[in-house]
Amino acid sequence: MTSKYALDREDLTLNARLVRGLREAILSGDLKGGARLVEREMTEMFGVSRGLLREAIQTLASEGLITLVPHKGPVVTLLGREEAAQLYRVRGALEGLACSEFTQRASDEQRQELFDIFARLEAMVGKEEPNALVEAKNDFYRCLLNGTANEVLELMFTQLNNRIVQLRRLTLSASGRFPDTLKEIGRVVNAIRAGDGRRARDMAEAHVAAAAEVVQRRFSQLDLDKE
Amino acid sequence: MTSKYALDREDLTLNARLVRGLREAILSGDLKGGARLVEREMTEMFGVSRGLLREAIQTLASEGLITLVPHKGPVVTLLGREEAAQLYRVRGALEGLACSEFTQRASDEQRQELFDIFARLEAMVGKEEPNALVEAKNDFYRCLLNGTANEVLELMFTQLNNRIVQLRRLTLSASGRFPDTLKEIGRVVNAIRAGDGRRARDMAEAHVAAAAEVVQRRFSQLDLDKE
DNA sequence: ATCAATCATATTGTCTAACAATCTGTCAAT
DNA sequence: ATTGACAGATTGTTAGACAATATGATTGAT
Repeated sequence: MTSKYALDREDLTLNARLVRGLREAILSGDLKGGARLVEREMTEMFGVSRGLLREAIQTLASEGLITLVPHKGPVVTLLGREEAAQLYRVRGALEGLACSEFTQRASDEQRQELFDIFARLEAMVGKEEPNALVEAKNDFYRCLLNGTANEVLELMFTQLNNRIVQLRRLTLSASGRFPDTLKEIGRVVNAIRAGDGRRARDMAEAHVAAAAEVVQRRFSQLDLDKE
Repeated sequence: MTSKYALDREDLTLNARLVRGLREAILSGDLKGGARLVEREMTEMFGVSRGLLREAIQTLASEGLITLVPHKGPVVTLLGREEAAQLYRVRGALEGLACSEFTQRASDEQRQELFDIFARLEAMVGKEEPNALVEAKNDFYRCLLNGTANEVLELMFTQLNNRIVQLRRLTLSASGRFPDTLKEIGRVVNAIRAGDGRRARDMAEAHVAAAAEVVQRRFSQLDLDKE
């Protein structure tokens, strides 16, 4: 029996806040891919003890945001082209599932909210507001995942997406693709509107595959292959 | 250039071994779902310091095997029927992807190995050897994932499956279903043999859905719903 | 000048000890 | 039976220490 008035105990522990802070620092690009995370510097940066810091690092490592190199220290995970391709393929499967589940399970309100957010996205075509765009996209996915009523999926998709965020710098510069993106997402939304979960899923997978291709092309163009 | 004689540095840190040990203890059922993990007891059990233990617990918590309850301590995650259903739906998507990728990417040797393992499974029908059966199934999935050449998928699927392992007690008792299971997997294998990735995927999803249903029925029968 | 062995230093891996904050169960008072 | 206070246990967090390992500089030999 969870009361409506129950206090939020989640963030009470310093540990949880530290994990959030560190994750935020990575996702925001403040700590860039490849950066070494020296314990002494990090403890000063966050004002916590070494023990706590190490606990947080373990957590983010198992989320894939940090790579642990024994005796050398943790490093912000840097994505290579092959790893990026793999991430996108898994993402296709999860996003496809999300669309299919949303179609079956979402409430009318959630459905409506999704359509509204999509309209907001459509209104942005032509304008140059990368921040608003990123936010609207985030809203879209948040709404989509919410409507799946599947917390496991929500968690896994979020974690996967967090790892992909690092590539945003690559995709942003190719933002001329936005009209195409919109068309692809539009097909997903239409399928959801029609109640056709299977098609929504297929369209979502196609969309992710297209995005993955853009990333691969950027890798080639910039010759970003690592050792 | 990795030498054949390179020492295994993976397990060198006590930390890594502790994580493995603790995970093993949970997966094996030695630490059952719902069990409290009191720090003092655990440090004695594994012979490590409190700090290390807490790091390991953070790791397993973010894998979902352990649930952290602030100020009360960690608990071995106990699956309810709803969560089980969600896990299986995600698993369907991932297993489907794995089959599809295997069809496209696996080498001839990997393909052959998969067929051999399946033959081993077929030979087990009728016999009562739960241990050998579990092992053969594990081999099957290990081979399947290997052939996908997708480490991200491998990792996510493994983590997801680890969480599901806890339900094995429910599915084992319903082992009269083995012939059906075999038939379902057989359809997957046939599709792979025919090079039809799409069908392999569909069959895999059907198989997982069937397994999920069994679990749901067991939940109903045993009336295992939690608060 | 180049290469290899050596050594000093920084950093990680791990442990112990301590104390504050929080939970849990007990016992007394009403 | 309910409330409240109290004691013990457990978690949350910090600090300090030392061993093992990595890194970069120095030295020595060729």
